[in-house]
Amino acid sequence: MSDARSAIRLSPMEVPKASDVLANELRERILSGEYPEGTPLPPERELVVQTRMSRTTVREALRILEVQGLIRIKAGRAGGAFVQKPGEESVASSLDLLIRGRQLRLASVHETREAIEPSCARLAALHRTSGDLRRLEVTNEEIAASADLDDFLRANVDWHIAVATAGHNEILTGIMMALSRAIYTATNTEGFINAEVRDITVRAHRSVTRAIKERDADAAVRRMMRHVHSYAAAALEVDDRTTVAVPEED
Amino acid sequence: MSDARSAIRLSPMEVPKASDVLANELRERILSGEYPEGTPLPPERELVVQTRMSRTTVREALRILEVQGLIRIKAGRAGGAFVQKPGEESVASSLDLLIRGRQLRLASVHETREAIEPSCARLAALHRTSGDLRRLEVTNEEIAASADLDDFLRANVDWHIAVATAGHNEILTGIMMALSRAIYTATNTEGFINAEVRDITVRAHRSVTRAIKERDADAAVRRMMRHVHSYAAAALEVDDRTTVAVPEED
DNA sequence: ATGCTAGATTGGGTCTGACCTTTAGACCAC
DNA sequence: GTGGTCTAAAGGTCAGACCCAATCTAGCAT
Repeated sequence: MSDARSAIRLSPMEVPKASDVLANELRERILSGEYPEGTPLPPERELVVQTRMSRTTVREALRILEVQGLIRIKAGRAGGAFVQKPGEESVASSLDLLIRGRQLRLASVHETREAIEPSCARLAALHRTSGDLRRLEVTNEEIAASADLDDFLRANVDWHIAVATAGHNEILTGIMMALSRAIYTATNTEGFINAEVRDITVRAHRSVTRAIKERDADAAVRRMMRHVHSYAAAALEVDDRTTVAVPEED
Repeated sequence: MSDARSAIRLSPMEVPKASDVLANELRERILSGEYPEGTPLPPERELVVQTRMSRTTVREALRILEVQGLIRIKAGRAGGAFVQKPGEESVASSLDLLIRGRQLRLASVHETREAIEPSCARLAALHRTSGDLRRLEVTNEEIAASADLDDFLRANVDWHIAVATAGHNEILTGIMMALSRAIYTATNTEGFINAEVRDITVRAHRSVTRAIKERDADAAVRRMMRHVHSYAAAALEVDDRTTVAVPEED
């Protein structure tokens, strides 16, 4: 009420939980690179005496780090918590949760993919090794040889991930893995894959692969863009036929 | 031993942990949309009697879901676990862990950004609302008015995130948030921001904003691409001066 | 020597039951 | 109204026990 009272202002304060404190401490140490990959953390009971926290608390902290992909926990003698650098999968799985949890429009996924894959192709053309190239060719053969829908989709995903991998950019690779997984599950039920689609796909992949082989970045971008775009258009069309159209707000 | 015995064959089996079982069950239910956002889960002690697991186990399961961003846990009376759809932040933080944990080259971050931002600009031009537009203009004014380096960087990040938001694609927005955060911390120490850089930035943002305003997707892409590319080049040049060059393998 | 099996050991996983802390709400006193 | 005080609900922490899994090792059989 009085002026003197309202002069003092405080922002809401956080009182961290004990397990969070421990988790944060360990996380910072791990991220700082202080412990190389594979370093074993002390056993839980040892952490208990060091931190003077209860085992429950210690275990919660470890669980947090495990879910974040910073440690891997093995049971049994010579088991324990081992430092682990987070990999692409953790990004992939969190994107997966976002997509599934928000029930995002398939269109968002395709939009993102159209944004990313051409760049992956570009980087692949620039940085690919001969091993990368062979992997591209092998996976594309698998697509051509695929028997049923599921084989086709899986091999298709593999090829696209191979492109991302060949670009040697972990971030883009992680994102692509997540998107592929989402598209895989989304496209699986729809029956829009027939022999013709498969042939078109294989041909498109071949032409992209050729550009990557010849280190022709611009062509790789162009061809990949066209391929992804037409795939997205086809998938969305099928989707429109199956689901009710939702009007966009503006 | 006998032939009859060897006829029965089993493959290696996985024995999941109890807490994972519970976590998976709850996760599937949440993701299926069965519980709308904000729905309270039963209290821990109630889950104990329902599942016949111990409270420890129940709590571990809840902790997992909390870290994955699927529930939010409040203490105190009327507290408990509330269903929450995972947001952009969870993607952002996992990307953050990837970047920091792997000590990724700044170049990867910039590559990714160059892949994504032009597309964000394109989508923004297509889908922006008038509110989005105002936010773009406001944040850009803040950049122009920024006093010190930190102000500048924060406002800069805000503008770029505003572009992503205007595209109305949650996936791209999440990724951009993570990248921005990484670039923010990376560029912070370097002293490469001066009045000239700031002016160039503001002008570039203005021209992108104009394209978005006029719903000119192609121009938005082009201008954003140029802007991001030159920013990346400048940042990398500064980075080269400060850090030792690491030879690329091929 | 070789090879295998039966402990012994180490370490995570689960359970129990208790107590502490935080928060919302109600009621009361000034 | 403002501020205490109490109570109930719920999560947070603790201590201790026991269970289960993985590994190592010593000893036995061939």
